[in-house]
Amino acid sequence: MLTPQAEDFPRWFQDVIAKAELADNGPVRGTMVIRPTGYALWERIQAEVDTRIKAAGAKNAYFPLFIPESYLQREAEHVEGFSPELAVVTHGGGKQLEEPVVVRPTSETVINSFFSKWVQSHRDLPLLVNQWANVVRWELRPRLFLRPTEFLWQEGHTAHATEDEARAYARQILHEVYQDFMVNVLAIPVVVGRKTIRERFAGAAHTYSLESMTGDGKALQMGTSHELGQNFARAFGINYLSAAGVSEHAWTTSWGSSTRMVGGLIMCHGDDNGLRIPPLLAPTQALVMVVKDTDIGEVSAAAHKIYEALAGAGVRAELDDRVDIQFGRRAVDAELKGIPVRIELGPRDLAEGNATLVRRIVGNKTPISIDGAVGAVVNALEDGQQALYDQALEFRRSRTVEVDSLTEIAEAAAGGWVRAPWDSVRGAGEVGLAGQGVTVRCLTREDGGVPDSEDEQDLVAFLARAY
RNA sequence: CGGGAUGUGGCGCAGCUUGGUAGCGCGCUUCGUUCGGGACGAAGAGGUCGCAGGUUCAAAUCCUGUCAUCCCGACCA
Repeated sequence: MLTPQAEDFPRWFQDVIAKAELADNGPVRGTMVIRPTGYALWERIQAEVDTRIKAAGAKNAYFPLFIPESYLQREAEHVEGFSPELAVVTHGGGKQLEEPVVVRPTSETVINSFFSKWVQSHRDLPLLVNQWANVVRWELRPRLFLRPTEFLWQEGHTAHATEDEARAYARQILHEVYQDFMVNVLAIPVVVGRKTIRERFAGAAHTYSLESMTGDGKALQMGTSHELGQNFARAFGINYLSAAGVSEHAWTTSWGSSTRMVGGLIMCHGDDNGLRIPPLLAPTQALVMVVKDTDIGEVSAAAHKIYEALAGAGVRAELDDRVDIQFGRRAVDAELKGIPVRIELGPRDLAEGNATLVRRIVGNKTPISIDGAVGAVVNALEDGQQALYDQALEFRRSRTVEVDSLTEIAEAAAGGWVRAPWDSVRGAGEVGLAGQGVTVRCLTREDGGVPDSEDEQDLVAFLARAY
């Protein structure tokens, strides 16, 4: 039942989540409750992403949850894109509001309206802001973690003096924040590319995205970065006086990544025994387990020493000395939660000066010396990180096919991804395929580079069914 | 909104066709035996069967209405 086959994948996905106590459906359709185990994952994601955002120079800030409805309407494409999925508040304090407010589906409109006050001079630019917040999109069909009604994310918003600067920054975030985090920490291979005009963000001039493959061969957008051109600057009046004394519209960007990444992680790395968390992300990297103990507690004492040595070496370690709980139960629990490495210690091991190293990711058990425990754990963590990435990459390769002609694409995309010449699908082909549930996920150059426009020659289109 | 299904102890379900006053597994409590991969035995706690009407001596079961949830599709990070 837990096998991730295409036809029963959503069931498998939810079973794993339920068993690992990550989340439940909430009291409102499509919302979610994230239990502590799952939230710890999100906190680690936040920490890693936040570090990279700050390295890119953006600073954190916070803006209001409620947005006056009229703000949304200032950017024509933006309203059109979002109005079907807005949650609108019409009453407050027992009275009907003069103007309804919407619960933010994204914050371009509020943040850019503040930007218009904060930006006066070219010396105020670039303005680089990020916010960690919840947003609400009243989707017709919610999916746990992948498309819930309410989700947590970071959204970055920036204003620049020139288009070149805005483009460079949107791409810097794309590669140095998102791609770097997803590949090197989440161990998820992503295709980084450009959205087609049909698929781009409502109100954007250029949208870039990172796409991962899920265990059933579908595509999942893991993050996006947009160049908003001068669309929002014009709509919200973000103007500055240039060095030459001329009033100019700023060029803005926005970019986001969300709790969807938790879902992407589960669907990329999960196996029949539950989750497999990449070591660099794992809230608990190594669990030291006391299998059983003697009357004088020598096993617990030895386990505690190992735990301290691990912690001292910078490993995120935890000690489980609850010998009153069945060993099997604790072991299975650790597996479901995807803890990358366990060190099991009992009287038998201790008598031989040994411990048992259990690798969750590659799935084996080996005896190690207690003295060498730290080194063995560190190696196992490194190996596990690499193994997860390699497995995911190999899986994606095995489920991606090259197709030249439009007519074969829909069938080829049934079980995975399709790489096809953009020229063969653009126009009517893209529309027709979308009608069959297959969309162009993104466009890349032949060498994998991110195109500046969809009119470049010889672009490659990645097509798939998507969540 | 279209198609399909389901609402019964905390969780997962059976019972409904053929009405007779609710049962199983997991979990929970207590005791004992276990304990190196989700143990076993015994004894317990826990449900006005989604809601509202109706039929009947009698409704989880039949009828009508209603609400909710889930799955597939349209919309989407």
